[in-house]
Amino acid sequence: MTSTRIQSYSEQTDVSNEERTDEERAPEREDTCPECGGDLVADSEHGETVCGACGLVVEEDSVDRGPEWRAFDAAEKDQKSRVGAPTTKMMHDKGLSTNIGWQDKDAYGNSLGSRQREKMQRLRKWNERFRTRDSKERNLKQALGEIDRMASALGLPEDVRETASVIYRRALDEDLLPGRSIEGVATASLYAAARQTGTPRSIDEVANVSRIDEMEFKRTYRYIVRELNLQIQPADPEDYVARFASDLGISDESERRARELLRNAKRKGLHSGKSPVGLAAAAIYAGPLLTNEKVTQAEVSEVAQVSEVTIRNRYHELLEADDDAYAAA
DNA sequence: ATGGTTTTTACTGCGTC
DNA sequence: GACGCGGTAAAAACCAT
Repeated sequence: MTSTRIQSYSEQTDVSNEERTDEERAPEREDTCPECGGDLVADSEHGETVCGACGLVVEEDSVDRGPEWRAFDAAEKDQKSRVGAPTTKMMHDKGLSTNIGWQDKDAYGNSLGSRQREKMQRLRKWNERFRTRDSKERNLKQALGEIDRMASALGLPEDVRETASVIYRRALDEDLLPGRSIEGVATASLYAAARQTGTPRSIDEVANVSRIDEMEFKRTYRYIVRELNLQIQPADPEDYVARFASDLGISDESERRARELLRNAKRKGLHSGKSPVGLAAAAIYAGPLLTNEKVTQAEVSEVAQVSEVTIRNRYHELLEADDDAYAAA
């Protein structure tokens, strides 16, 4: 039940996620230059350590600890990066980041002068800005990795992942994450994206590849749909047909019949209120029945993750609707 | 919280191979 | 006797109110 939570931060940067394409190899280490006493800056690009003031190259740390790949924009970086944020509990940085105390006291407990106070105020502000920026970035990276993993486990195409990441970014931008797990929102985003792009996966399927449990997943899904005003129409049963059919190795003819049944049912409004997956499962069972192909309810139930009872109920309705259609014609 | 609807679970009887 | 199938009742899950 307990999974990763995102800490809420009061002060947020107004930098939007999209425009973070700048080079993020900030100076990694600081020391003082033996010549001029200026600050040393690690230039990992060239594997050198140089003095920021006089430019003296100090051949000290020539091992490039950075990644071996290059990225030219944020998206590419997300894609190439093989590392994510470390698994975190409660706080993205495990509380390791710098915190500047709010009391305007020095290390000995003496009050600071007004100049110093002002300075600390500024430092606090910027420290906080960088930290939240960082946290969002890591957050996003981890989420995208998660989305990618689940998407490939579900065999979802690229455009779904992109849609999912867009949804996730929106959730992040609108501060919907505090109090929710990254995995949860990532899972929900993916599920929503899959439905929006007409390649739906059932809740069970998605839940199976997600690290969070089903309850939380559904809760989170409802939440982000509501908060982001996502327009998601009920899944079309027909969208499931192709996948179920191929999973069961059903003939094209049977699959075609299944689709017909569904279209008929839809025209009659038979599908409203019923679960699309159940309908699809029923059709995938009834289709082969009409072409004398053998498929058992148990098999369909297995691949569609729908109970046999539901399949029975639905497919009766489907056939009835079909008869009526023939009678009317 | 509640009530109505849908789905699932569990069990039973029937026919067939 | 195992299997596929149909039906039923009760429980659980879902959804709008």
